[in-house]
Amino acid sequence: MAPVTPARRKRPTQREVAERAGVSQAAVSQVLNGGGGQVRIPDSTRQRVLQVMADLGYVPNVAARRLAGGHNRILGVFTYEPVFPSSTRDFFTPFLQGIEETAAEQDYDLLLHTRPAVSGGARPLYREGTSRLRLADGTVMLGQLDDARRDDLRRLLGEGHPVVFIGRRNVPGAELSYVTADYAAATGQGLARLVAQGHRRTLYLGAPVGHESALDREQGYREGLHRSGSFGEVARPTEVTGTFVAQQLAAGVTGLLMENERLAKAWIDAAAAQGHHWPVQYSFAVLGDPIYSGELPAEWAHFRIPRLAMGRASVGLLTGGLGGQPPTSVSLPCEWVDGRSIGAPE
Amino acid sequence: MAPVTPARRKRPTQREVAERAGVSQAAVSQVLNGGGGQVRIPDSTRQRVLQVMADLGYVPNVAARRLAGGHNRILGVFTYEPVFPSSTRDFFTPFLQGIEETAAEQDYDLLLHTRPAVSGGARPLYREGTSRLRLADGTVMLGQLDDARRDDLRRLLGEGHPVVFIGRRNVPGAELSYVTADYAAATGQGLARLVAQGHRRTLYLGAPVGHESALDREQGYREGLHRSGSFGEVARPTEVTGTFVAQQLAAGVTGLLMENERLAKAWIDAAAAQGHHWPVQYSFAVLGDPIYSGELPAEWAHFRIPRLAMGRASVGLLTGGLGGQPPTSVSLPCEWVDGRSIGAPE
DNA sequence: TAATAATGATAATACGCATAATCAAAACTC
DNA sequence: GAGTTTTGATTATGCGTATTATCATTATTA
Repeated sequence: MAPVTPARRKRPTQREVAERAGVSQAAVSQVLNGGGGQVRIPDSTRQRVLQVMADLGYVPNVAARRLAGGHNRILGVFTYEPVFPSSTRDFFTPFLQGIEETAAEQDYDLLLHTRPAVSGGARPLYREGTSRLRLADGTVMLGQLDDARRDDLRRLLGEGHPVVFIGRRNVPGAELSYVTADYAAATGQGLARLVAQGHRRTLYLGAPVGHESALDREQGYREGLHRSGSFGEVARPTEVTGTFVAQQLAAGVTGLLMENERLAKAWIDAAAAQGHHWPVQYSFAVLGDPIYSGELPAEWAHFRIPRLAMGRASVGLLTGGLGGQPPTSVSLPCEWVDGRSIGAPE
Repeated sequence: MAPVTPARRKRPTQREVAERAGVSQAAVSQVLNGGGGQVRIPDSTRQRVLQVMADLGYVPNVAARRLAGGHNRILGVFTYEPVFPSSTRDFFTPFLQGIEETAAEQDYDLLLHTRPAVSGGARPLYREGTSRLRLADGTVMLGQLDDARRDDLRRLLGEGHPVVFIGRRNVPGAELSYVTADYAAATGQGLARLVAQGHRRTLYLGAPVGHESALDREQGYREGLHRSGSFGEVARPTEVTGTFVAQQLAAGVTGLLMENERLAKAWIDAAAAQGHHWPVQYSFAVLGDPIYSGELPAEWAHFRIPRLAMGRASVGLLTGGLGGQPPTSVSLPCEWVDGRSIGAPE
């Protein structure tokens, strides 16, 4: 059977353009890349070469150009979970959106490192684990970092691969660039609002395992307590039980800062079962955007993590640091959203 | 200030691996690329080389590999719009999800080709078009195809770059692989439902500009008319005006098939303004998933495009055809969703 | 008019890898 | 033990481009 495509035409090269234009290949390259070096091309020659390029339909070979240029203009994106969310409004999407926008502006493509759902055992070593990341000029990472991953990352950094993490991450033995949000300041703001409304005793309600960003919030809370001279405590119960809530209410807690909306829901339900409702008997705010659910009820006070901006900043940090600068980090402000869930105590 | 990272080391090359392992660069290449040629590497040597690669964290240079004619286990994803959706426009997400899943299973990474938000007029020639796609082993494409893009694509195909389009696309002068859904059959099903309810006169309401998938629907409609022997017409008005709706209703139209939900909304509003409401005075169905809005009202009859499966199939087609087989195409069935919007005519 | 500077190029090379061609040594055949 | 095959590699080359070093010619200066 005859091939359908008409005898695959090889694409024209600079050499062919050069021949047709009666110049050298180097001259053609110069026409393309402007007068960076000490090579000068007069306008007449330039025009002639451009004309031949148009006639031949010349398009540079990206691979060759990248090979000669030393880097790929590819940024890796490594998430510990699939990138494209099944639920429409996913927590990670805004980060990725910011990454994509900025990469596009700076003319980088994104290499999405996919993770097989089930690890298939016997892969050649050179394709496994961290090493594949080095295909890219640098890598943006998102997600939780357990101990094994921390080791991988340390090695990668040790090899000199540029990495920027979204969210503050602590990797002992290595210096890591990251983009974070100022959770401490935002949490302090939340506390300040409670105090301004007259709440005398507050509670910071957190998840049992505190990752870096949770610790930032907690620290902001403690600093805020100190600044305002008000009284409050941090609790990280394994479960938000009725007993726990009863105890806190009995102790006089009227204002709450909750690490995420799941904790908030648990508290609200347990409190309601005991006849306590917001915003009358207590006030509260959520310390961030919804993680587990699609959206927060409109009346809940909370702060917004600048996810889009964080994504953008991560790429900026990465491309800026590609020259070999030492790791830097950036902290962006959160936006506070007031809501009916904060009022004056009874 | 002393650099924090240990003096960024350049990425190791095959030559360096070769030196450390006491073999030639060619031998290293052979270890990577299996025993294709007449070069034989015994297992002892192979293991030694692999070990050195692991020690050094060697990773092949994508560009060099492409230039020399090798493969990268990278699939390109080219969309004509940003990939990561703002919350409303998530029509594409299921496709991408399927692509990601399948790529991960088959151990490919994805190269997301980013597009600058605003094309800056005077871009150098070599940045334009589709030239950068060639770093990947093959490319999945999504989105509308205007004439200029069609030319780009034709050239790319002529050069032998494997491409699979999501959605049927017609590129004169080239054979293109694509994954489509059986819009014709699904539309025929919709018509059959209307006819079964007793509708004697139906209308196919389409957008003015019909792309391939719209034409498929239209054809399915016409075939269905012929099969059922019922009467109906195709209309592609510039705008769904009150006059237009009044005319159709006066002509006795009681069943409608609408190309998308925007048309449906326009019709419903205009009809309501004239005192006509569904499902009493007319019935309708939407021919596909919501494109412009997030979700379709639950009672609207419509069919579902198997977007996840289409994404999956596109990668299958691509990796299957990477050996150089001729282009193939796949058509997947849609799923019909009944709803209250189809009833018996008055 | 000889010396110097500016102009307009070209030749040579490197980038990292795949692959064809080649070759030395070891193992086998008769 | 001379020829033949097999094994285990190496050397050489090309992919298409960017860039540096180099050079011939023309214009300018002293």
